Amino acid sequence: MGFPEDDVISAMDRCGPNASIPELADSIYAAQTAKAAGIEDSEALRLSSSESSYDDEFETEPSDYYSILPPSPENQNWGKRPFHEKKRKWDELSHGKKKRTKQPNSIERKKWVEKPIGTHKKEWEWTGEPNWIGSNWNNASVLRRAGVTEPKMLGFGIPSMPDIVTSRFIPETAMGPPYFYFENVAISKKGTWETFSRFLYDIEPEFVDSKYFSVARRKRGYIHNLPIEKRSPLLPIPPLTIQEALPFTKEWWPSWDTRTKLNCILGCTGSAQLTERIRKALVSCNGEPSFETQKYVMEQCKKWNLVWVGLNKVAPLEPDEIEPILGFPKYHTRGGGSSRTERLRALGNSFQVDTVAYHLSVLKPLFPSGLTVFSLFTGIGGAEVALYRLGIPFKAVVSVEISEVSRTIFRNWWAQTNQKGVLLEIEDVKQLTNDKLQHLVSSFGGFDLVIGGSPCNNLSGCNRVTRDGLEGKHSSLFFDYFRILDVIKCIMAKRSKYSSHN
DNA sequence: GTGAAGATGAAGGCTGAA
DNA sequence: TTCAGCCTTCATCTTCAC
Repeated sequence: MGFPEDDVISAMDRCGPNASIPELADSIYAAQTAKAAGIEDSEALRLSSSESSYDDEFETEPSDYYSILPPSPENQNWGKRPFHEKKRKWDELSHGKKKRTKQPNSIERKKWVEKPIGTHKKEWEWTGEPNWIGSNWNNASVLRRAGVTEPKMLGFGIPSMPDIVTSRFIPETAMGPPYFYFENVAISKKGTWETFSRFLYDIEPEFVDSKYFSVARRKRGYIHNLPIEKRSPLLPIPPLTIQEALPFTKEWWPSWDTRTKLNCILGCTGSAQLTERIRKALVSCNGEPSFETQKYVMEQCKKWNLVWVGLNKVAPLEPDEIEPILGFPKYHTRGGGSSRTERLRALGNSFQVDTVAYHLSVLKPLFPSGLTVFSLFTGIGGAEVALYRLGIPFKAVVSVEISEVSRTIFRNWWAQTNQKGVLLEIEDVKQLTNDKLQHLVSSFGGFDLVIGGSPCNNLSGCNRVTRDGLEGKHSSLFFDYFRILDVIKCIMAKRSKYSSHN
């Protein structure tokens, strides 16, 4: 995360051996902020590591001050005070004033629960208040109380229902420049998204299932400070059912396979041995398969996203078929020495372009002459493809991606599409020290958009071995996303202040 | 030695009934 | 409101073929 070793050791001393990475990061951040504000380390140490000292100051606040939903076993985390508030306290101390985000009172929270979700915007429109519509915090019982029979991950709106949420509150500290956009898996270890939100300036996440944008499900959360009004989808609207997206399967699709959507496209695929087992099981039935056989085949087909390519013959999707489903041009990942396995892995880790483009579409009228983009964890360039398909030109892209395969794919796309802007490639986020970031901001004149989805390896439900949450080896890189974004914001704010004085 | 294929559950959310 | 059963999931590790 780029913290000096001494600061880390001090934080470990303060927080104890069992402290989580977020706790340590907060403690380091608080100490650094205090130091910058000229406050004695001893006081910083006391306030950053002592929950009681914080509570004393806000003792008049209700215990569920930060709760969005009513107290329940499902939302207990929201009764806890965010780490980010501790960090903010040091901002307040250094500036001599408090900055508090207005939170809904008990009557407003009750109103949220009682109003039907997804009926009409005016019925549950909030003026500057958090709104967790479509989030994975919406447990089934809360939704049923609210009159929702089928939980949906609609975010702040989808092309067919654009007015689900028409306004939302963005804390002053979160406002740009630059705009930023963060993405990760929606369903992960408990508390993960609370941490994401806490670090990313307490912005309300937007949870969207890409099944509304494509044939495949893809439940993802997004935190950004972009406007949410007047979004527009990419055209043409991609096919939304399996048989529209993969018409060659129609001929062989059995009536008892009722799927119309694909499940999430992952980084690995079903094996040839599995499809052969399925074929033999079906052939042995001599006609209509038994209920048990149907059940077995359906389980495997759903698990591995298998489609019908012949009589009794199922097969996994090939990279060339996945690319358009995810919104990439066909053969986007082909060539450049990448194997089928590498292509599948790269695609499984990428954005769903149509979904992201819908959110980014608001940038087009704001930046008619083009964008300067800081792209973290670029992968195969999902964000850049989305912006390109929206018709937004690039002034420059600083791309950070550790995978050589992904870098090659992205570089080839950049050349193939005759991009006129500057492309600067950086391999590792760890290389981005404060000095380096200062240099980049100066060189490019600041950035309009900081975008990226940090690795989800340790968050994904697919991971059976190292599902360690945000403390995992890969997923802890989220803190680098935050670090880099925060440094860029600070540098740009200073530049803006300096230029306005002159 | 290298890369591809195959085998490996559990966590968290959803659903429906009591 | 609770709970049991069901469904889904940006992966990792070992084995095997070359």
